[in-house]
Amino acid sequence: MGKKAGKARVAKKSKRVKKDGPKKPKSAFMFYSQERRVTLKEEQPDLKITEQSKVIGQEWGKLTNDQKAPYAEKASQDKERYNQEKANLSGHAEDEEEEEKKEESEESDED
DNA sequence: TCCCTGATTGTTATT
DNA sequence: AATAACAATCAGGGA
Repeated sequence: MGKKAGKARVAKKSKRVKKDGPKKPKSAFMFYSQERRVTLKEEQPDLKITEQSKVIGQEWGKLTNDQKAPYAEKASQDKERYNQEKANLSGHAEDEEEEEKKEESEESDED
């Protein structure tokens, strides 16, 4: 562990993370974080966000591929979501001569 | 009031 | 190939 692990995390100069527009797809780690943050909050509600990240990061490293599998799958789905979003953006630039909009309203008797 | 920072890893985009 | 920036989260601090 003391080893530099040969990978000195490239110190990010600035971390500006607040952008508008198409958001990047969430990675498996992100999905794991969302679920873990909730449960972890129940167990240790006093943990700060940054501390949760540390704990989650350590546990994530212990997870096996099988454990990450379900999360990776979600990531794949989100990837497609992003992929379509991108395609949608491109498609939007094209002149849409045919636009089919279908509105299906079900009858709701609730009044 | 609004924007940025911290801490994690993974993915995307850019060069 | 390698590097920069950003994805969720949330509370606090600065302008």
